[in-house]
Amino acid sequence: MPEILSQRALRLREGGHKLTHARLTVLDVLEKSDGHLTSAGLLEKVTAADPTIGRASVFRALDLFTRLSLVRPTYIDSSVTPSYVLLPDGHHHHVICTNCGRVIEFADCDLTALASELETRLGVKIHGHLLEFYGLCGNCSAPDAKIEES
Amino acid sequence: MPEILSQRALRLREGGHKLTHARLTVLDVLEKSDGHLTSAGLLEKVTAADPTIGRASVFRALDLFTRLSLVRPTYIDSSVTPSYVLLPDGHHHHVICTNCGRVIEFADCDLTALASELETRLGVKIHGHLLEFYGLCGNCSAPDAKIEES
DNA sequence: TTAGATGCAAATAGTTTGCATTTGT
DNA sequence: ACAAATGCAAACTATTTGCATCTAA
Repeated sequence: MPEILSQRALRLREGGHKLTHARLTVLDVLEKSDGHLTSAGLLEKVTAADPTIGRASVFRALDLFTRLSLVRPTYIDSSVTPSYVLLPDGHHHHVICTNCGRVIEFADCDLTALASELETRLGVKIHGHLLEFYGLCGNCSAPDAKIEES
Repeated sequence: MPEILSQRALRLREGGHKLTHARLTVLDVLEKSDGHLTSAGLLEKVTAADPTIGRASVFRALDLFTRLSLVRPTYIDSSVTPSYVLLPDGHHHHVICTNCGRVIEFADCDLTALASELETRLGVKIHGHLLEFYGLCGNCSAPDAKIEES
């Protein structure tokens, strides 16, 4: 239950959705996280923040947020359960080490040229993107690399 | 059960894994698909190809392929179940319509400059990437847009 | 020959739904 | 006031696991 409404909360309201306690709490937890929460982790944190919030409401919020593109389910490591990542300003990028699963974030990219070319060529309207690189992190590409985790 | 072993099948063998009938069938189905199969769709096609192959083996193959980076679970549309996409030559891109879920593929991208900059800056070794754009497809951004599917 | 892989079916997550009740606007 | 959202618990799916058997190398 954040005191100040975030941009995303306002987007919720603009979409004609109620700013309920449950939704604001879920959003708050997501915003306070590093942006990589599985549903299990999210449930745990939401319950910690307010044990009266039900599981179903968390999933319903996640579903709503996904439909509103506030959030996007993604795969980090080879797990079966999705991690929900915030789509803040349409930018979210990481390098994923295919050996140890470490996730390294980076903010900059320059896809605007490509995006506008695609808009013209494919007749679409683009409002966001996700870019992931796969490779080996510093540890794992080192000569004496062992199996590690972040 | 493909007659000729694909590059990926060879990668399996190189990893010290047996080229079993179940694995080759799963791989074959994936390679013959457009590269966007949910586990349910995959199960269906594998069963059609050979009803004696068990569900568990399909999941086990998917898990193995993911660990070997032959395949990567991703979210297409807001579904809870992942779609498995092949990671063929390190290139796989699509524009996903956030309204109707349509997936439009495109092959070209120029991320080599960014990739090598990241290699230097982050000390990683990059060997592949996934780029997804989100937006509205031609249908859905049309003035008279209805809810549609591909 | 034999470690690794399989198919089956049962067990276990993980997510969704129905419904009476509560809440935001 | 009242439509929309909630919490609960039961219903569903989807995935995983144990184990005896089979098979690729």
